[in-house]
Order: sequence, then C-alpha cells, then structure tokens
Amino acid sequence: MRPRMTRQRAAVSDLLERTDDFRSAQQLHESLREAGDSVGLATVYRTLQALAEAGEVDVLRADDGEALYRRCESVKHHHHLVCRECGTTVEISGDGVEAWAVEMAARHGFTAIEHTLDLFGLCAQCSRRSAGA
Amino acid sequence: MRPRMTRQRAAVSDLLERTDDFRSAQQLHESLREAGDSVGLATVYRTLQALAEAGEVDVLRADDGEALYRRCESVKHHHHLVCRECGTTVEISGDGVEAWAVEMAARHGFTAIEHTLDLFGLCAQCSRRSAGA
DNA sequence: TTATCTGCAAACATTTTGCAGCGAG
DNA sequence: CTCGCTGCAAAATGTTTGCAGATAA
Repeated sequence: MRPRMTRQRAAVSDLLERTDDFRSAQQLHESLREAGDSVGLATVYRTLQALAEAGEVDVLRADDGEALYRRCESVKHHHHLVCRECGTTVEISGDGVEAWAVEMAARHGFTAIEHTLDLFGLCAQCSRRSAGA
Repeated sequence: MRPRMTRQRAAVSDLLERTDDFRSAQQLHESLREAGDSVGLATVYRTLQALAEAGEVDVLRADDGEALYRRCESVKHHHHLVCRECGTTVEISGDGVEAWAVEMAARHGFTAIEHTLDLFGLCAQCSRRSAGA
C-alpha cells in the first residue's frame, strides 16, 4: 500500500532531493534538525528503509559498515563513482562490466548473479586541493 | 613491528587457514570456543583487524554491514564470487574491470581510484538444489 | 473514525576501549 | 624483565523496536 504522506516523510524526501551525495541517516537527521524541520531519528531510519525498499534511494555501505543513502537519478541499474573527500557522486553505467560479471559467474557454475561495484577516488577539485597548489 | 606470536593469534590464524568461506568475527569466536581453543571476543576482533591491515585476510561487508573475514589465497588484487546460500567463495581476477574503472574515473576527472567489486549468486550445487531436482 | 505514522526511550548487535594481569621474547 | 597482548566488562556506535499518542485519509 502507498505510504501515508506526512510532514516528516516529505521533509526527508525533500532533503534527499536537494542533496547530491551519499549521506548517513544520522547526517540527514542532523540536517533536518538544523533546518528546523526536525524529525525523530527513528522516523528517519524508517523512512529511509521504506524509500530504499521502494527503490527510490540507493544504499551504499561505508568502509565502517554505516549505511549511506542517496536519491538516484537513474532508475535503471547503475554504479557510483564517489569522491572519498567531499562525497560528490557521479552515476555511471556498468555496461561492459555486467557482461563480464555474468560470464565470470557462468564459468564457475554460478547463477542468479548480483554484484556490488563502486568506485572511490578523489574528484578533480579535491585532488587539485590535496596536490597542495 | 612484527606482532607477538601468542596462542590466541595462532588459533585465529589456524582457523582461518582451515576455513574456506567468509565468516564474521563472532562466528570465528564461536568456532574457537567450540573447539576448546577459546579466545576472548575482543582479541578475535583485534587479531582480525591486525591481519586485515597486514593484508593477510580479506574483509567483506555483509548486506547488514557486518564485517566478514576470509584468508585470501592470492596476495595480489582480486575479487570474490560468493555463493549467497552456502558461502562458498571463488577468487577471481578483475582484469578487464580494473582498466574500465580507471578509464571511467579519468573521464570524470577522478584520481586515486579504489573500487569494490564482488559477485553474489548461487553456486552450481545450491542452484541445483533450489531448482528442486 | 481508524489504521498508520511518529517520537521517545529502551533494546539490540557489532565493534571498540580502559585497565589490571599474563606471558612471549 | 618488559612491553605488548589478553580478557573482561564497560562504552561507543549504528540501527531496530515497543508503545502511547498524534494524524492523514
């Protein structure tokens, strides 16, 4: 059933809409609080979970296992190129890799393949900055 | 400095040596306890952390963010093809993908690229079983 | 009206840390 | 003998859940 449209859900959705990088539930909660649009932390978690299930946001696991969320522009399958420094994210298509993955799996007798594939690096701006101009 | 060789560290290393799939710290701790080779949970965590830093074990994040460990046979960079059902793991080389990743990153001005790439599916045995022969 | 959602606080699970004592080198 | 390692228990995270009251439809 379609979720009820509450002030809280709208606030979270709106925030995600305006955010371009992956953010943790806690960061989003904090942003809302600062904006005066306060929403309970539990509600933020519940909302994100719902949005993720509905495929409206992408979930990524940080190195430490924390869940990071981001509204995906592309509905179809894609991957991410994330700046380790500032979080800027670019959506990229996996094209060649998908085929490679299936082929690789088949070679070992595996079926029903899914894959994780994300790139982390320094974006142009951040690498310029850390080069120490 | 080289870590001190204690009974505990040996026990964890040995267990990993004998284990072929990814296991959580808690699972490993439990196995040791059952084997009578009991080691404190904190020590298991500390040891795994050390081994991971030394590149002697691979770390993978489960869907729920839990850390899974496995001794890697190959020292050089590789990826994993993991059976979702039984945990059986095959190490595969990324070959083409590495190049693709760098190229993709460069196209967007990113540098210092790292990537996660793991495949999850059903191994031959498990897919046969679930096909319900 | 009423089933769902919210907020809070407590519960959970995983991982980290402080500290006194043990033990490898 | 010493300094790192261990175990325990406490604490820090990140996330989930129970429940009473609020609220969208």
